[in-house]
Amino acid sequence: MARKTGSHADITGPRVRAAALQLFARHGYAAVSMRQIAAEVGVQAGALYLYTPDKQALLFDLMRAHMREVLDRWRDEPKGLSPGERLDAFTRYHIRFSLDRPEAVFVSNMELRNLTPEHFAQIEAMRRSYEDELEAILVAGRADGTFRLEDSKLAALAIIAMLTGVTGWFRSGGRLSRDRVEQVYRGMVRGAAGSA
Amino acid sequence: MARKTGSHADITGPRVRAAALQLFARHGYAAVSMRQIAAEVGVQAGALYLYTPDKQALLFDLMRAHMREVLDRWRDEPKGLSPGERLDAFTRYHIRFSLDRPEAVFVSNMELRNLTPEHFAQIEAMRRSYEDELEAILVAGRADGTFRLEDSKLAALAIIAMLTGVTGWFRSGGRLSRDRVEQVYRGMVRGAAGSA
DNA sequence: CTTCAAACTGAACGACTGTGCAGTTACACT
DNA sequence: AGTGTAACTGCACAGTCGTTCAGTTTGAAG
Repeated sequence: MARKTGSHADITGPRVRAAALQLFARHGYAAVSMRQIAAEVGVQAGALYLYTPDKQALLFDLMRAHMREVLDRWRDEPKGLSPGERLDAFTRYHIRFSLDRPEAVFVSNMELRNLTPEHFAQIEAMRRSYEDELEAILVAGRADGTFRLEDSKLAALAIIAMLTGVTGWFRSGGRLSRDRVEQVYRGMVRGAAGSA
Repeated sequence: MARKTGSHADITGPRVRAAALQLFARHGYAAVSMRQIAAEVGVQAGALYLYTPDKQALLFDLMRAHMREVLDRWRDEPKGLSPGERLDAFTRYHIRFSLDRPEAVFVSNMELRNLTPEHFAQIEAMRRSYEDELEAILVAGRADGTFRLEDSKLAALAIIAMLTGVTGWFRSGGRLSRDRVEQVYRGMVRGAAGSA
């Protein structure tokens, strides 16, 4: 049961990553066995090692891919010119991105402690550089008087924590639409930044 | 090696809970074995079962005790009369409480998915009642014009997420003192609530 | 000194863990 | 039809898991 049409389309590799992501998100990295992942893909456990050197690499690849996408897509985002507009764009971007990939966000936030020290350092660096993106907006806005805040590093961390929390309770089809959630958070983030 | 002075002071039970809390916080519930906990206490694995029926109950007891303390101590807290003062009190309380018990906060936030459905429902109910405490403040403040916010339920969740994030980065002896952190967050929380 | 129960050990249980590997299957290409 | 090779199975290994329990140690009470 190998090889699909058109040369050798790698279809199982992505399926392994998708299954691992879903299971890690639902039960946690440590609580998921390679055999469970394999069963989800419809394959025996040994076959997973054609696509990953080990379980740890599976987690790391998932998290690295997610963080890369977070950073890359933010760079591609059209940005407003004023700090206020840029903050709004950040809010909207973070919420949309998080709601589009709830499992990846969840895993990336929860499984940091299950990375080896080397892997942790790499993910942590990407995470920090994302925080720096927001902090730069806050610093610019404080400089030109748009924001009134006491500590821009703290504010960046607080705002990201607030935004990431959305994935914890949002249910599509629930009381609030995505647009409404974005709108409400835009107001709260502006408020937290001391924007007029 | 049993029995200390003064009748039969139960000293090992608390030590088991303390060790479990620390290890669960550091490595995660699923990644910690009963043998590791036992080693930390200085006892063989089997002896743990004198103090807990099983591993799951150990986690649940830890989380229930934490949530009970969160709720009880908040009820004992002297509260201001105005919604603004009450919001400030909540901010200060949540940060102080979290920084005093970082491991318990961490475990209570991270290990929800490792609870059995019955245990999860109980913890979730306590968590919701804590959120309701904050929401009541926000509703009152919106009614009397102190706060300007679009959705008080969302605001409660957002503010709690923001405050709980503190435990993720705060290091005592770091750049900021506790008092300073409380002060900065007071301003951001007020801002997020749309307070003048 | 004897009695008794609580505290604890040490070994065992069946099940499960991540990982390796010899052998099998199935398809693309000649 | 034959060949090569990527994909995959099925079993094995050496550990570890949570949990149980018969037996030992302990220290206080009588």
